[in-house]
Amino acid sequence: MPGSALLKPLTAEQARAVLNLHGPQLRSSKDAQLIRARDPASPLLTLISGWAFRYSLLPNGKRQILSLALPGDTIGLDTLLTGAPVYPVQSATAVVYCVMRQDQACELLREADWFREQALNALARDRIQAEAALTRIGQCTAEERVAAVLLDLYKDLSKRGLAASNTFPLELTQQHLADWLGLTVVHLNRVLGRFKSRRLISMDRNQITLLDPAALACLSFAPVPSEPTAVRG
Amino acid sequence: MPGSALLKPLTAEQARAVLNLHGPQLRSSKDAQLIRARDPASPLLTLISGWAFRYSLLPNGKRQILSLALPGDTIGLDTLLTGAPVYPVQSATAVVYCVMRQDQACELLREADWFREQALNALARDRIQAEAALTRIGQCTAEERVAAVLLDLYKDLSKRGLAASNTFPLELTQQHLADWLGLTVVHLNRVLGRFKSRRLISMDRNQITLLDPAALACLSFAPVPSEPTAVRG
DNA sequence: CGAAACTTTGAGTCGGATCAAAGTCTGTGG
DNA sequence: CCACAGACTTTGATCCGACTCAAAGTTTCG
Repeated sequence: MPGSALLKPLTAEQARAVLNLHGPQLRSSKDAQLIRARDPASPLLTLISGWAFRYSLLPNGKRQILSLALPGDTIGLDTLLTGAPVYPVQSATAVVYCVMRQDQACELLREADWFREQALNALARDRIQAEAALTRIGQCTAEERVAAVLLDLYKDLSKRGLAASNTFPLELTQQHLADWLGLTVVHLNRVLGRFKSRRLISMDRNQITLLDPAALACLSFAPVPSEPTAVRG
Repeated sequence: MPGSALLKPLTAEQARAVLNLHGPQLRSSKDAQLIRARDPASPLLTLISGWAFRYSLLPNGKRQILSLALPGDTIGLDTLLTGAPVYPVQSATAVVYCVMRQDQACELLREADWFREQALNALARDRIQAEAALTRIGQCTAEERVAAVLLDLYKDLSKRGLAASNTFPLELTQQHLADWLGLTVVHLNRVLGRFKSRRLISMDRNQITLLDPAALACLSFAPVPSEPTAVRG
Protein backbone atom coordinates (compact mmCIF):
# COMPACT_ATOMS: atom_id res chain seq x y z
CA MET A 1 0.00 0.00 0.00
CA PRO A 2 2.47 2.65 1.09
CA GLY A 3 5.01 4.74 -0.74
CA SER A 4 8.26 3.86 -2.36
CA ALA A 5 10.74 1.73 -0.54
CA LEU A 6 13.81 3.12 -2.13
CA LEU A 7 16.29 1.41 0.08
CA LYS A 8 15.20 -2.16 0.10
CA PRO A 9 16.80 -3.79 -2.91
CA LEU A 10 20.16 -2.10 -2.61
CA THR A 11 23.39 -3.68 -1.60
CA ALA A 12 24.51 -2.85 1.89
CA GLU A 13 27.17 -0.68 0.37
CA GLN A 14 24.78 1.29 -1.78
CA ALA A 15 22.37 1.73 1.09
CA ARG A 16 25.22 3.15 3.12
CA ALA A 17 26.04 5.52 0.28
CA VAL A 18 22.48 6.78 0.16
CA LEU A 19 22.30 7.21 3.89
CA ASN A 20 25.59 9.07 3.89
CA LEU A 21 24.21 11.51 1.41
CA HIS A 22 21.23 12.07 3.59
CA GLY A 23 21.66 14.59 6.32
CA PRO A 24 21.70 13.48 9.94
CA GLN A 25 18.68 11.79 11.45
CA LEU A 26 15.89 14.15 12.31
CA ARG A 27 12.99 13.76 14.68
CA SER A 28 9.51 15.18 14.55
CA SER A 29 6.60 14.82 16.84
CA LYS A 30 3.21 13.53 15.82
CA ASP A 31 1.18 15.62 13.39
CA ALA A 32 4.16 17.61 12.21
CA GLN A 33 4.38 19.05 8.73
CA LEU A 34 7.38 17.28 7.23
CA ILE A 35 6.94 18.83 3.82
CA ARG A 36 4.64 21.68 3.06
CA ALA A 37 2.66 22.23 -0.10
CA ARG A 38 4.49 24.20 -2.75
CA ASP A 39 7.70 23.85 -0.83
CA PRO A 40 10.34 24.98 -3.25
CA ALA A 41 13.14 22.45 -3.69
CA SER A 42 11.52 20.05 -1.28
CA PRO A 43 13.99 17.36 -0.32
CA LEU A 44 13.95 13.62 -0.66
CA LEU A 45 12.80 12.20 2.64
CA THR A 46 13.42 8.72 4.01
CA LEU A 47 11.44 7.50 6.99
CA ILE A 48 13.42 5.56 9.54
CA SER A 49 10.68 5.00 12.06
CA GLY A 50 7.08 6.06 12.50
CA TRP A 51 4.25 6.62 10.05
CA ALA A 52 3.66 9.54 7.72
CA PHE A 53 1.33 10.31 4.88
CA ARG A 54 1.09 12.46 1.79
CA TYR A 55 -2.22 14.19 1.12
CA SER A 56 -4.03 16.81 -0.87
CA LEU A 57 -6.43 19.38 0.51
CA LEU A 58 -9.39 20.73 -1.39
CA PRO A 59 -10.58 24.29 -1.06
CA ASN A 60 -13.65 23.00 0.76
CA GLY A 61 -11.47 21.56 3.50
CA LYS A 62 -11.75 17.93 2.49
CA ARG A 63 -8.55 15.93 2.62
CA GLN A 64 -7.50 12.98 0.50
CA ILE A 65 -4.62 10.90 1.77
CA LEU A 66 -2.68 9.86 -1.29
CA SER A 67 -0.17 7.47 0.17
CA LEU A 68 1.25 6.21 3.39
CA ALA A 69 4.91 6.06 4.24
CA LEU A 70 6.02 3.34 6.59
CA PRO A 71 9.51 2.90 8.03
CA GLY A 72 11.93 2.47 5.15
CA ASP A 73 9.85 4.34 2.61
CA THR A 74 11.10 7.30 0.66
CA ILE A 75 8.92 10.25 -0.20
CA GLY A 76 9.42 12.90 -2.80
CA LEU A 77 10.77 11.10 -5.83
CA ASP A 78 7.98 12.39 -8.01
CA THR A 79 8.69 15.93 -7.00
CA LEU A 80 12.31 15.44 -7.75
CA LEU A 81 11.52 14.43 -11.28
CA THR A 82 8.76 16.78 -12.20
CA GLY A 83 9.00 19.74 -9.93
CA ALA A 84 5.30 20.14 -10.49
CA PRO A 85 2.78 19.59 -7.73
CA VAL A 86 4.33 19.08 -4.33
CA TYR A 87 1.88 17.50 -1.98
CA PRO A 88 2.34 18.12 1.70
CA VAL A 89 3.54 15.33 3.98
CA GLN A 90 2.59 14.99 7.60
CA SER A 91 3.65 12.63 10.34
CA ALA A 92 0.97 10.47 11.90
CA THR A 93 3.22 9.44 14.78
CA ALA A 94 6.47 10.70 16.17
CA VAL A 95 8.97 9.97 13.42
CA VAL A 96 12.65 9.63 12.79
CA TYR A 97 13.77 10.40 9.29
CA CYS A 98 16.54 11.84 7.22
CA VAL A 99 16.55 14.03 4.19
CA MET A 100 18.62 14.45 1.08
CA ARG A 101 18.88 17.90 -0.39
CA GLN A 102 17.21 18.16 -3.75
CA ASP A 103 20.37 19.12 -5.61
CA GLN A 104 22.20 16.14 -4.18
CA ALA A 105 19.42 13.81 -5.14
CA CYS A 106 19.39 15.27 -8.63
CA GLU A 107 23.08 14.75 -8.96
CA LEU A 108 22.85 11.18 -7.79
CA LEU A 109 20.05 10.70 -10.25
CA ARG A 110 22.25 11.97 -13.03
CA GLU A 111 25.36 10.08 -12.10
CA ALA A 112 24.48 6.85 -10.41
CA ASP A 113 22.85 4.24 -12.58
CA TRP A 114 21.70 2.13 -9.72
CA PHE A 115 20.10 5.11 -8.02
CA ARG A 116 18.25 6.07 -11.14
CA GLU A 117 17.05 2.56 -11.58
CA GLN A 118 15.82 2.41 -8.02
CA ALA A 119 14.05 5.69 -8.46
CA LEU A 120 12.29 4.42 -11.54
CA ASN A 121 11.15 1.30 -9.78
CA ALA A 122 9.99 3.19 -6.75
CA LEU A 123 8.06 5.60 -8.90
CA ALA A 124 6.39 2.85 -10.85
CA ARG A 125 5.44 1.09 -7.62
CA ASP A 126 3.93 4.31 -6.39
CA ARG A 127 1.82 4.62 -9.45
CA ILE A 128 0.61 1.08 -9.10
CA GLN A 129 -0.43 1.87 -5.55
CA ALA A 130 -2.21 4.98 -6.68
CA GLU A 131 -4.11 3.04 -9.31
CA ALA A 132 -5.07 0.31 -6.91
CA ALA A 133 -6.42 3.01 -4.63
CA LEU A 134 -8.29 4.54 -7.54
CA THR A 135 -10.00 1.27 -8.33
CA ARG A 136 -10.83 0.69 -4.68
CA ILE A 137 -12.38 4.08 -4.18
CA GLY A 138 -14.04 4.25 -7.55
CA GLN A 139 -15.62 0.81 -7.60
CA CYS A 140 -15.75 -0.71 -4.15
CA THR A 141 -18.20 -0.35 -1.29
CA ALA A 142 -17.09 0.86 2.10
CA GLU A 143 -16.77 -2.67 3.47
CA GLU A 144 -14.73 -3.77 0.51
CA ARG A 145 -12.40 -0.82 0.85
CA VAL A 146 -11.85 -1.31 4.53
CA ALA A 147 -11.22 -5.02 4.19
CA ALA A 148 -8.77 -4.45 1.35
CA VAL A 149 -6.82 -1.82 3.20
CA LEU A 150 -6.55 -3.83 6.40
CA LEU A 151 -5.22 -6.80 4.50
CA ASP A 152 -2.79 -4.68 2.53
CA LEU A 153 -1.49 -2.98 5.61
CA TYR A 154 -0.96 -6.28 7.32
CA LYS A 155 0.88 -7.68 4.34
CA ASP A 156 3.06 -4.64 4.03
CA LEU A 157 3.92 -4.39 7.68
CA SER A 158 4.68 -8.11 7.82
CA LYS A 159 7.19 -7.72 5.04
CA ARG A 160 8.99 -5.18 7.17
CA GLY A 161 8.88 -7.32 10.25
CA LEU A 162 6.43 -4.94 11.90
CA ALA A 163 3.55 -7.37 12.24
CA ALA A 164 3.04 -10.98 13.08
CA SER A 165 0.38 -13.61 13.71
CA ASN A 166 -2.35 -11.55 12.07
CA THR A 167 -1.81 -8.61 14.38
CA PHE A 168 -0.37 -5.22 13.53
CA PRO A 169 -0.20 -1.74 14.99
CA LEU A 170 -2.37 0.81 13.22
CA GLU A 171 -0.73 4.15 13.86
CA LEU A 172 -3.52 6.16 12.28
CA THR A 173 -6.67 7.68 13.63
CA GLN A 174 -9.95 6.68 12.07
CA GLN A 175 -9.99 10.13 10.55
CA HIS A 176 -6.81 9.28 8.67
CA LEU A 177 -8.20 5.99 7.48
CA ALA A 178 -11.42 7.65 6.41
CA ASP A 179 -9.58 10.31 4.42
CA TRP A 180 -7.54 7.61 2.82
CA LEU A 181 -10.56 5.54 1.82
CA GLY A 182 -12.80 8.38 0.78
CA LEU A 183 -15.29 7.78 3.60
CA THR A 184 -16.46 9.78 6.57
CA VAL A 185 -15.14 8.92 10.02
CA VAL A 186 -18.59 8.05 11.22
CA HIS A 187 -19.24 5.59 8.46
CA LEU A 188 -15.79 4.07 8.70
CA ASN A 189 -16.37 3.59 12.40
CA ARG A 190 -19.59 1.76 11.74
CA VAL A 191 -17.93 -0.51 9.22
CA LEU A 192 -15.18 -1.34 11.69
CA GLY A 193 -17.82 -1.96 14.32
CA ARG A 194 -19.62 -4.34 11.99
CA PHE A 195 -16.37 -6.19 11.31
CA LYS A 196 -15.77 -6.51 15.02
CA SER A 197 -19.20 -7.86 15.77
CA ARG A 198 -18.88 -10.31 12.90
CA ARG A 199 -15.61 -11.48 14.43
CA LEU A 200 -13.60 -10.57 11.35
CA ILE A 201 -11.24 -8.35 13.28
CA SER A 202 -10.58 -7.18 16.78
CA MET A 203 -9.08 -3.92 17.92
CA ASP A 204 -7.20 -3.32 21.12
CA ARG A 205 -5.53 0.02 21.59
CA ASN A 206 -4.14 0.61 18.14
CA GLN A 207 -3.47 -3.05 17.56
CA ILE A 208 -5.57 -4.65 14.86
CA THR A 209 -5.97 -8.40 14.72
CA LEU A 210 -7.33 -10.05 11.63
CA LEU A 211 -9.45 -12.81 13.10
CA ASP A 212 -10.60 -14.10 9.75
CA PRO A 213 -8.27 -13.02 6.96
CA ALA A 214 -9.90 -15.36 4.50
CA ALA A 215 -13.31 -13.79 4.99
CA LEU A 216 -11.78 -10.34 4.68
CA ALA A 217 -10.02 -11.32 1.47
CA CYS A 218 -13.26 -12.62 0.11
CA LEU A 219 -14.96 -9.35 0.97
CA SER A 220 -12.24 -7.31 -0.60
CA PHE A 221 -11.62 -9.12 -3.89
CA ALA A 222 -8.43 -7.26 -4.66
CA PRO A 223 -8.57 -4.86 -7.60
CA VAL A 224 -6.30 -7.06 -9.64
CA PRO A 225 -6.29 -6.87 -13.43
CA SER A 226 -8.33 -10.06 -14.04
CA GLU A 227 -10.08 -11.49 -17.05
CA PRO A 228 -9.03 -10.00 -20.36
CA THR A 229 -12.26 -10.81 -22.15
CA ALA A 230 -15.24 -10.11 -19.93
CA VAL A 231 -17.15 -6.95 -20.61
CA ARG A 232 -19.33 -6.17 -17.65
CA GLY A 233 -21.72 -7.67 -15.14
CA MET B 1 -5.65 14.05 -17.72
CA PRO B 2 -4.45 11.33 -20.04
CA GLY B 3 -1.41 9.10 -20.10
CA SER B 4 2.20 9.80 -20.77
CA ALA B 5 3.17 11.89 -23.73
CA LEU B 6 6.53 10.34 -24.27
CA LEU B 7 7.22 11.97 -27.56
CA LYS B 8 6.50 15.60 -26.95
CA PRO B 9 9.62 17.12 -25.50
CA LEU B 10 12.07 15.30 -27.76
CA THR B 11 14.10 16.79 -30.52
CA ALA B 12 12.85 15.99 -33.97
CA GLU B 13 15.81 13.70 -34.36
CA GLN B 14 15.12 11.78 -31.17
CA ALA B 15 11.47 11.47 -32.00
CA ARG B 16 12.47 9.99 -35.32
CA ALA B 17 14.74 7.56 -33.54
CA VAL B 18 11.92 6.43 -31.30
CA LEU B 19 9.51 6.06 -34.15
CA ASN B 20 12.06 4.09 -36.12
CA LEU B 21 12.34 1.66 -33.29
CA HIS B 22 8.64 1.22 -33.23
CA GLY B 23 7.25 -1.27 -35.64
CA PRO B 24 5.12 -0.12 -38.55
CA GLN B 25 1.87 1.70 -37.96
CA LEU B 26 -0.96 -0.55 -36.95
CA ARG B 27 -4.68 -0.02 -37.08
CA SER B 28 -7.43 -1.29 -34.87
CA SER B 29 -11.13 -0.80 -34.95
CA LYS B 30 -13.15 0.61 -32.10
CA ASP B 31 -13.38 -1.43 -28.90
CA ALA B 32 -10.37 -3.55 -29.74
CA GLN B 33 -8.16 -5.03 -27.08
CA LEU B 34 -4.78 -3.40 -27.72
CA ILE B 35 -3.17 -4.98 -24.70
CA ARG B 36 -4.63 -7.75 -22.68
CA ALA B 37 -4.34 -8.26 -18.96
CA ARG B 38 -1.37 -10.33 -17.91
CA ASP B 39 0.04 -10.09 -21.39
CA PRO B 40 3.57 -11.36 -21.04
CA ALA B 41 6.16 -8.95 -22.40
CA SER B 42 3.53 -6.45 -23.39
CA PRO B 43 5.03 -3.84 -25.69
CA LEU B 44 5.33 -0.10 -25.42
CA LEU B 45 2.50 1.42 -27.39
CA THR B 46 2.29 4.88 -28.90
CA LEU B 47 -1.04 6.21 -30.09
CA ILE B 48 -0.92 8.11 -33.34
CA SER B 49 -4.61 8.81 -33.70
CA GLY B 50 -7.79 7.89 -31.88
CA TRP B 51 -8.58 7.41 -28.21
CA ALA B 52 -7.75 4.49 -25.97
CA PHE B 53 -7.92 3.77 -22.28
CA ARG B 54 -6.34 1.59 -19.64
CA TYR B 55 -8.63 -0.01 -17.07
CA SER B 56 -8.99 -2.58 -14.37
CA LEU B 57 -11.83 -5.03 -13.97
CA LEU B 58 -13.09 -6.29 -10.66
CA PRO B 59 -14.37 -9.81 -10.17
CA ASN B 60 -17.86 -8.40 -9.80
CA GLY B 61 -17.72 -6.98 -13.31
CA LYS B 62 -17.20 -3.36 -12.37
CA ARG B 63 -14.65 -1.48 -14.43
CA GLN B 64 -12.41 1.39 -13.41
CA ILE B 65 -10.81 3.37 -16.21
CA LEU B 66 -7.38 4.31 -14.94
CA SER B 67 -6.16 6.61 -17.66
CA LEU B 68 -6.93 7.85 -21.11
CA ALA B 69 -4.52 7.87 -23.99
CA LEU B 70 -4.95 10.58 -26.58
CA PRO B 71 -3.01 10.90 -29.83
CA GLY B 72 0.67 11.21 -28.99
CA ASP B 73 0.46 9.39 -25.69
CA THR B 74 2.53 6.37 -24.85
CA ILE B 75 1.20 3.47 -22.80
CA GLY B 76 3.05 0.76 -21.00
CA LEU B 77 6.02 2.46 -19.41
CA ASP B 78 5.07 1.25 -15.97
CA THR B 79 4.86 -2.30 -17.17
CA LEU B 80 8.23 -1.96 -18.74
CA LEU B 81 9.79 -1.02 -15.46
CA THR B 82 8.04 -3.27 -13.03
CA GLY B 83 6.76 -6.19 -14.97
CA ALA B 84 4.12 -6.47 -12.30
CA PRO B 85 0.47 -5.75 -13.01
CA VAL B 86 -0.33 -5.26 -16.64
CA TYR B 87 -3.64 -3.53 -17.04
CA PRO B 88 -5.51 -4.11 -20.26
CA VAL B 89 -5.82 -1.34 -22.82
CA GLN B 90 -8.74 -0.92 -25.14
CA SER B 91 -9.47 1.43 -28.01
CA ALA B 92 -12.46 3.71 -27.67
CA THR B 93 -12.37 4.69 -31.35
CA ALA B 94 -10.66 3.31 -34.39
CA VAL B 95 -6.98 3.92 -33.70
CA VAL B 96 -3.65 4.11 -35.43
CA TYR B 97 -0.67 3.26 -33.28
CA CYS B 98 2.71 1.70 -33.30
CA VAL B 99 4.47 -0.54 -30.85
CA MET B 100 7.99 -1.07 -29.61
CA ARG B 101 8.96 -4.55 -28.52
CA GLN B 102 9.63 -4.80 -24.85
CA ASP B 103 13.22 -5.93 -25.27
CA GLN B 104 13.94 -3.00 -27.55
CA ALA B 105 12.41 -0.56 -25.11
CA CYS B 106 14.42 -2.06 -22.31
CA GLU B 107 17.58 -1.71 -24.27
CA LEU B 108 16.86 1.89 -25.11
CA LEU B 109 16.14 2.44 -21.46
CA ARG B 110 19.49 1.04 -20.55
CA GLU B 111 21.49 2.82 -23.20
CA ALA B 112 19.91 6.12 -24.08
CA ASP B 113 20.02 8.77 -21.38
CA TRP B 114 17.44 10.96 -23.01
CA PHE B 115 15.03 8.07 -23.35
CA ARG B 116 15.40 7.13 -19.74
CA GLU B 117 14.83 10.67 -18.70
CA GLN B 118 11.72 10.92 -20.82
CA ALA B 119 10.45 7.71 -19.37
CA LEU B 120 10.94 9.00 -15.86
CA ASN B 121 9.10 12.18 -16.61
CA ALA B 122 6.28 10.39 -18.32
CA LEU B 123 5.94 8.02 -15.41
CA ALA B 124 5.88 10.82 -12.88
CA ARG B 125 3.25 12.65 -14.89
CA ASP B 126 1.18 9.50 -14.94
CA ARG B 127 1.32 9.25 -11.22
CA ILE B 128 0.28 12.83 -10.82
CA GLN B 129 -2.71 12.12 -13.01
CA ALA B 130 -3.56 9.08 -10.99
CA GLU B 131 -3.42 11.05 -7.78
CA ALA B 132 -5.52 13.85 -9.13
CA ALA B 133 -8.09 11.25 -10.10
CA LEU B 134 -7.88 9.75 -6.64
CA THR B 135 -8.64 13.08 -5.02
CA ARG B 136 -11.47 13.72 -7.43
CA ILE B 137 -13.14 10.41 -6.86
CA GLY B 138 -12.43 10.27 -3.16
CA GLN B 139 -13.54 13.76 -2.21
CA CYS B 140 -15.66 15.35 -4.92
CA THR B 141 -19.36 15.12 -5.70
CA ALA B 142 -20.58 13.90 -9.05
CA GLU B 143 -21.00 17.44 -10.40
CA GLU B 144 -17.54 18.43 -9.29
CA ARG B 145 -16.00 15.38 -10.91
CA VAL B 146 -17.77 15.89 -14.20
CA ALA B 147 -16.92 19.58 -14.36
CA ALA B 148 -13.27 18.89 -13.56
CA VAL B 149 -12.94 16.21 -16.19
CA LEU B 150 -14.58 18.23 -18.92
CA LEU B 151 -12.25 21.13 -18.26
CA ASP B 152 -9.21 18.90 -18.13
CA LEU B 153 -10.10 17.18 -21.34
CA TYR B 154 -10.58 20.48 -23.08
CA LYS B 155 -7.27 21.77 -21.82
CA ASP B 156 -5.46 18.65 -22.85
CA LEU B 157 -7.00 18.41 -26.29
CA SER B 158 -6.32 22.08 -26.89
CA LYS B 159 -2.66 21.58 -26.18
CA ARG B 160 -2.61 19.00 -28.93
CA GLY B 161 -4.49 21.18 -31.35
CA LEU B 162 -7.52 18.91 -31.16
CA ALA B 163 -9.93 21.45 -29.72
CA ALA B 164 -10.70 25.10 -30.13
CA SER B 165 -13.11 27.82 -29.08
CA ASN B 166 -14.36 25.85 -26.10
CA THR B 167 -15.43 22.91 -28.21
CA PHE B 168 -13.91 19.47 -28.37
CA PRO B 169 -14.79 16.00 -29.57
CA LEU B 170 -15.54 13.52 -26.83
CA GLU B 171 -14.74 10.12 -28.27
CA LEU B 172 -16.09 8.20 -25.30
CA THR B 173 -19.48 6.82 -24.46
CA GLN B 174 -21.10 7.92 -21.26
CA GLN B 175 -20.36 4.46 -19.96
CA HIS B 176 -16.66 5.16 -20.41
CA LEU B 177 -16.91 8.49 -18.65
CA ALA B 178 -18.90 6.94 -15.83
CA ASP B 179 -16.34 4.19 -15.32
CA TRP B 180 -13.65 6.80 -15.32
CA LEU B 181 -15.36 8.95 -12.72
CA GLY B 182 -16.63 6.20 -10.52
CA LEU B 183 -20.30 6.92 -11.24
CA THR B 184 -23.12 5.00 -12.87
CA VAL B 185 -24.09 5.85 -16.42
CA VAL B 186 -27.52 6.87 -15.32
CA HIS B 187 -26.29 9.32 -12.77
CA LEU B 188 -23.62 10.72 -15.07
CA ASN B 189 -26.29 11.26 -17.67
CA ARG B 190 -28.40 13.22 -15.22
CA VAL B 191 -25.47 15.39 -14.25
CA LEU B 192 -24.74 16.14 -17.88
CA GLY B 193 -28.41 16.89 -18.40
CA ARG B 194 -28.34 19.30 -15.50
CA PHE B 195 -25.28 21.02 -16.96
CA LYS B 196 -27.02 21.35 -20.27
CA SER B 197 -30.15 22.84 -18.83
CA ARG B 198 -28.07 25.25 -16.77
CA ARG B 199 -26.35 26.31 -19.99
CA LEU B 200 -22.92 25.28 -18.72
CA ILE B 201 -22.28 23.00 -21.65
CA SER B 202 -23.92 21.83 -24.82
CA MET B 203 -23.54 18.54 -26.60
CA ASP B 204 -23.99 17.90 -30.27
CA ARG B 205 -23.06 14.53 -31.61
CA ASN B 206 -19.90 13.84 -29.69
CA GLN B 207 -18.88 17.46 -29.68
CA ILE B 208 -18.88 19.10 -26.29
CA THR B 209 -18.97 22.87 -25.99
CA LEU B 210 -18.12 24.54 -22.73
CA LEU B 211 -20.58 27.40 -22.66
CA ASP B 212 -19.43 28.71 -19.31
CA PRO B 213 -15.93 27.48 -18.47
CA ALA B 214 -15.66 29.87 -15.54
CA ALA B 215 -18.73 28.43 -13.86
CA LEU B 216 -17.44 24.92 -14.49
CA ALA B 217 -14.07 25.80 -13.02
CA CYS B 218 -15.78 27.21 -9.98
CA LEU B 219 -17.78 24.02 -9.61
CA SER B 220 -14.75 21.83 -9.96
CA PHE B 221 -12.19 23.56 -7.73
CA ALA B 222 -9.26 21.58 -9.04
CA PRO B 223 -7.68 19.14 -6.59
CA VAL B 224 -4.56 21.25 -6.36
CA PRO B 225 -2.28 21.00 -3.34
CA SER B 226 -3.44 24.25 -1.66
CA GLU B 227 -2.95 25.69 1.79
CA PRO B 228 -0.24 24.09 3.86
CA THR B 229 -1.76 25.04 7.20
CA ALA B 230 -5.51 24.48 7.18
CA VAL B 231 -6.77 21.41 8.93
CA ARG B 232 -10.31 20.71 7.88
CA GLY B 233 -13.75 22.21 7.33
C1' DC C 1 -7.60 15.90 37.29
C1' DG C 2 -9.27 18.19 33.46
C1' DA C 3 -9.23 19.48 28.50
C1' DA C 4 -8.80 18.08 24.03
C1' DA C 5 -8.85 14.65 20.77
C1' DC C 6 -10.73 10.54 19.31
C1' DT C 7 -14.32 6.89 19.10
C1' DT C 8 -18.89 5.33 19.34
C1' DT C 9 -23.93 5.54 18.89
C1' DG C 10 -28.48 7.46 17.36
C1' DA C 11 -31.73 9.70 14.21
C1' DG C 12 -32.70 11.61 9.99
C1' DT C 13 -31.45 12.92 5.18
C1' DC C 14 -29.65 12.73 0.61
C1' DG C 15 -26.69 11.72 -3.28
C1' DG C 16 -26.15 8.39 -6.13
C1' DA C 17 -27.41 3.48 -7.20
C1' DT C 18 -30.72 0.29 -9.02
C1' DC C 19 -34.37 -1.33 -11.85
C1' DA C 20 -37.09 -0.64 -15.73
C1' DA C 21 -38.57 1.12 -19.98
C1' DA C 22 -38.82 4.38 -23.64
C1' DG C 23 -36.28 7.10 -27.08
C1' DT C 24 -32.43 7.83 -30.31
C1' DC C 25 -28.56 6.92 -32.93
C1' DT C 26 -25.51 3.84 -35.85
C1' DG C 27 -24.38 0.80 -38.84
C1' DT C 28 -25.53 -3.15 -41.69
C1' DG C 29 -27.69 -5.90 -45.01
C1' DG C 30 -31.33 -6.41 -48.04
C1' DC D 1 -32.46 3.82 -49.69
C1' DC D 2 -34.94 1.74 -46.20
C1' DA D 3 -35.64 -1.39 -42.34
C1' DC D 4 -34.09 -3.40 -38.53
C1' DA D 5 -30.96 -4.84 -34.62
C1' DG D 6 -27.97 -3.50 -31.23
C1' DA D 7 -25.82 -0.03 -28.72
C1' DC D 8 -26.21 4.22 -26.48
C1' DT D 9 -28.85 7.93 -24.18
C1' DT D 10 -32.55 9.65 -21.62
C1' DT D 11 -36.25 9.59 -18.22
C1' DG D 12 -39.06 7.84 -14.28
C1' DA D 13 -39.68 5.54 -9.84
C1' DT D 14 -37.74 3.63 -5.96
C1' DC D 15 -34.15 2.19 -2.74
C1' DC D 16 -30.11 2.16 0.04
C1' DG D 17 -25.32 3.14 1.34
C1' DA D 18 -23.08 6.66 3.04
C1' DC D 19 -23.35 11.44 4.85
C1' DT D 20 -24.86 14.93 8.31
C1' DC D 21 -25.83 16.55 12.66
C1' DA D 22 -25.72 15.79 17.38
C1' DA D 23 -24.42 14.07 21.64
C1' DA D 24 -22.47 10.77 24.73
C1' DG D 25 -18.46 7.79 25.87
C1' DT D 26 -13.52 7.04 26.04
C1' DT D 27 -8.64 7.77 25.69
C1' DT D 28 -4.60 10.53 25.94
C1' DC D 29 -1.74 13.53 27.84
C1' DG D 30 -0.27 17.71 30.01
